[in-house]
Amino acid sequence: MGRVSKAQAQENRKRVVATASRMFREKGTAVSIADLMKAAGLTHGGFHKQFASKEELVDEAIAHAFDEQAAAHSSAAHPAAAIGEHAGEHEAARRALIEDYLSLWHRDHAGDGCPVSGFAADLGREPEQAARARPVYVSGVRNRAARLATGDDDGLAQLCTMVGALVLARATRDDPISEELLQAARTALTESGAGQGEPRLRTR
Amino acid sequence: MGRVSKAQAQENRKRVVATASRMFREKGTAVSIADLMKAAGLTHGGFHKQFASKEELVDEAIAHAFDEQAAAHSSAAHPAAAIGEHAGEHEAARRALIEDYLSLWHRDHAGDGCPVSGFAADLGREPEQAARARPVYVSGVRNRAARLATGDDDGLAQLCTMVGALVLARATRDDPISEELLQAARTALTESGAGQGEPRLRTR
DNA sequence: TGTACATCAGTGAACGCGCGTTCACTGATGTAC
DNA sequence: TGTACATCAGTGAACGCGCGTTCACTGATGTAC
Repeated sequence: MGRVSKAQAQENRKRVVATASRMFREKGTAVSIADLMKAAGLTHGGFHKQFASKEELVDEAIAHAFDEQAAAHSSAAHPAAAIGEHAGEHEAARRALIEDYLSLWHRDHAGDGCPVSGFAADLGREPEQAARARPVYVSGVRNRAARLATGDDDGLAQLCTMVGALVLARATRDDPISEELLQAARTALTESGAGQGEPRLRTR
Repeated sequence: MGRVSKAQAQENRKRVVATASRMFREKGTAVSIADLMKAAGLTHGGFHKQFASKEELVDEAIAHAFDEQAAAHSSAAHPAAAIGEHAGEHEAARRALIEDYLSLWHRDHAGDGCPVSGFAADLGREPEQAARARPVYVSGVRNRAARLATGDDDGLAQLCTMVGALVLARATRDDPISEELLQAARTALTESGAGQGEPRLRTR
């Protein structure tokens, strides 16, 4: 109650965005403002003091999710991968990304997971929102593909495999096929002549 | 207005299920009963004369989508593929499936498209609905994987690639990357030594 | 540095609206004779 | 085969509820002197 310091207000606003970023990835952008504000420890009445509309929050929440992940992986530190320098490092990072992405933890924690798969459903069905989020979302896609890329592959198809596996694993969570899908994708993406140079996408 | 013949009523009911099956795939199961009934040429008031609840309709609509597709492709007619008979036929069907699946038409007509990708988003976020739809959905996944399978691959990873490509292409519909994703997946799934026997998943 | 006052982040009730569902009603269908 | 009547698919208004948004109010913060 009562007024709150500017610093506190700013902190509260950031917490709402972070909370929304998680809840929207987990349950979709249809999550209500009341639920969201409650989860952030506030009441719904103050929402429009900080955000002009729910749309604005959704936009910020999507951008926040990508920023967060970019910071966590600081892929900007490895732009040399495409050039060929530190190729071993790039390959190790690529394997780590694949293992993390196709893990049960990632399947079961969409809220803390990849925004490319977390927001794909909503963007596929709400064209206007997709239009607003497009630059951020597309660069997120290209960024992740680049981390999967190998010498002769741009990583787009590999990203499709990972996103598809995650989406399908989440849709079939309580069935054995869920883990089979993750495992099949993992195998397809990492099995290769590890000793013969270029990693390849292979069947089985 | 007034009563309607039993045959007409049954036909109306089927039309509602078919309409729901399309609209749910296209816009999600959050589509309202009023919109749905209007699209089927009826008013919303009569809905509960035919369905106990919206849940019941969603369940039937999902099942209907899979039945429809199963009928269209009558994959039951080609169970011999796994055995090795008609391997050439199977491979031709596999290629046709890949081309159809990764087409712009499929990206832009989710309502008439594959229910595996059409319902993945809703099932991933509504556990109780996923539980009810599980048998139908999982057998749909296995069925499609089987149609992609080659001699040494069960097709699960290939299905992940296709579903991921479609989901991402739909989320990025107005950006050039949308077609790039479909193309990358198509290439990964079909490029191979076409003349050297087994088709393989390859990068680029 | 104190003191008086304006500011405004956050609260909780209320707004119109659309949702799934219910219900009194209609009148052609289906049935009993 | 007719005729009288019960049935019930479909209509349209209404229900409670939750949504995004608005608003009068509170009272600590920030500012002017």
